[in-house]
Amino acid sequence: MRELSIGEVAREAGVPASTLRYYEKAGLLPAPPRRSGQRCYSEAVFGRINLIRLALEAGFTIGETRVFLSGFSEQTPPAARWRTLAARKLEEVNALMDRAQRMKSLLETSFRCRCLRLEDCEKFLRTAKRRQGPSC
Amino acid sequence: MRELSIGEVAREAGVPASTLRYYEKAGLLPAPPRRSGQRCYSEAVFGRINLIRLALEAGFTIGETRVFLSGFSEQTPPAARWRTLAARKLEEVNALMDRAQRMKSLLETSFRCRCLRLEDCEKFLRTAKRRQGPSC
DNA sequence: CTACGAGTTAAAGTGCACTTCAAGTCAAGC
DNA sequence: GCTTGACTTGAAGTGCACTTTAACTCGTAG
Repeated sequence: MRELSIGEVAREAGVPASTLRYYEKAGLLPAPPRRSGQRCYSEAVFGRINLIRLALEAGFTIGETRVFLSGFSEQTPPAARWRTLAARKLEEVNALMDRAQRMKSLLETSFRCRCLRLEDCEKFLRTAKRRQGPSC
Repeated sequence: MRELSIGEVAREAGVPASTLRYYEKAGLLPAPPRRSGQRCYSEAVFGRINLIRLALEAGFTIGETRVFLSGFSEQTPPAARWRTLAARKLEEVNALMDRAQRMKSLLETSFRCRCLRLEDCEKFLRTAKRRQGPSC
């Protein structure tokens, strides 16, 4: 299996080397073996990095992502913690999608609608908040 | 129309007074008239606050939200800027929803699936990234 | 008159996710 | 042997969205 320096991993993964070191200190990336002091990664690191990016981009914090990852890698003890977190996060993700959907409606409506007075669009907003379509 | 102190607005809107002052300095809330130095809001402020919260919760920055609001309140000059921003933001919101959807699948799958080795879930992930359902 | 609560300001502090910096180590090429 | 480039570390800096603090001003109640 190919051995990679931090610079190579950074280039191929599109993540700055400083970020990889940061993830390692934060406990998201396992510390790889060192060759004369320098990190020596295997290709398996890319899967881990994708997992981390996916979680972070979906709104997980660093700490949550750590638990998230440990939920996969350690079978026995933190599984309960992971499940709790996952359930909570699932709700948050749902809320996030709701908000994003409202924002999307708002943006799309704002292209279509003629109302230039804020007052009118507040009415729209109140409607949007009650989870209806546009009526602007 | 009712006149409200910052404390009353804060209580009713569920937003700290410090945040209202912050929004004012940031140009999101218009500076209300003062009565012996103190801010004297009309009820119209609640619509504005809802608009701001909606935008921020959907992932707009303060600066973007400022443009967003000006897109509604000023008819003529910043409309183009607003449209540009809205189009870009619409893409971002779509990306956000995609990511949230992937995360949601990931979370839901993690409840169902038996794979405790990270390797397997990386495979799932690669699948998820290519916008398919779970196969874990 | 004094005390009180609610407001005012500018400035400093907070938490997160990084990024940048300074000073040093190491292997390879000339 | 010396330089170069990529790496190492801990510590400090950055940007965002607030929050907290300190010192102050008001109007009202006792």
